[in-house]
Amino acid sequence: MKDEIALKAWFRMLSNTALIEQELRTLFIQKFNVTLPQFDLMAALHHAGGTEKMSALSQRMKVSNGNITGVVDRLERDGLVERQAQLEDRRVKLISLTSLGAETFALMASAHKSWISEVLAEMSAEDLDVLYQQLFKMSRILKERAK
Amino acid sequence: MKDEIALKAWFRMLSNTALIEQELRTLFIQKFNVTLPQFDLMAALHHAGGTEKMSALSQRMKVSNGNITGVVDRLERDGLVERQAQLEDRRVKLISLTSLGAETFALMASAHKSWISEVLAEMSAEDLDVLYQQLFKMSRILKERAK
DNA sequence: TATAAATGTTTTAAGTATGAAATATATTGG
DNA sequence: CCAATATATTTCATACTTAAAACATTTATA
Repeated sequence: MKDEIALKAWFRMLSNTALIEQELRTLFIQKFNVTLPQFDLMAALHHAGGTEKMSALSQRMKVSNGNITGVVDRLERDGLVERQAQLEDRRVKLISLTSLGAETFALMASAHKSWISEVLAEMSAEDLDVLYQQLFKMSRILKERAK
Repeated sequence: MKDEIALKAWFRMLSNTALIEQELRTLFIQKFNVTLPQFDLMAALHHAGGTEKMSALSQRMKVSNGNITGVVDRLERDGLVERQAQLEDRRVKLISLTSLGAETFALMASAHKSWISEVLAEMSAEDLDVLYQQLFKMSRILKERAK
């Protein structure tokens, strides 16, 4: 019945996601010495147009604000991002990619994209499209619930 | 093109999974005071028929052996599982659910199932089935790569 | 304008995760 | 038998994660 298939689909989604994340993690560490959360944060900065406040990163990435502090600390230590004070509001820290960070992110994003498409190459374009449609429906439902 | 849709499907899958995990985590903590990894470990024990070695849990759950030690430590502290020595091989620790652990797991598994089906109730049985089929195809590909 | 409330960030405590080193025990080839 | 090797678990260092508390600063209001 429907409950069973929902549960099975959830378990599949969960384990597929974990497997892909696992492989991506080792790829990123080995090739770039950057962790997955660090990459995610750089991606969030990139999508924001280069600069974001800590709190905006926290919301965009849907992780706690305390978490952002630590990830930014390590990225800053490694010279990939920098914190700047905001003059108008001295509580705010503006985070941006350094030039090294931007370069590194570009390489990683491209490696990420080709790795994913290589992995999913065995699925047909139709299958991927069908999959995407269903995942999109699911995300609409989840977003609706979150309100 | 195909690369784009693969990447989009991956991002959707990732964010849907994260959202559901997030909600499940708070549900489990609030109702049972058990974390998601702790529930996963209890589920692994349940599926193993009640008892497993540490190393078998590590493989089944695809996490590091060091990790299992810590999760078992906390479950043991809370009286949900127990460690027993194996007489034939004194290196081995056999982990099993206590009666409290088995009871708790049963309640959690049922709450888990009804929560998931409630969340996905808005998708039709056909959509769920289509989704499951595609996720299953993907998991075959991933399993094949892992060899 | 004090001060209370709100906002932005960091810190803290507890738990999770990895990979590598350490420890304990078992197995095996010389 | 016994030294090398393999296996099972734990410990360690580092990083990530949350929620809640602490801190700093700004905004709103009595």
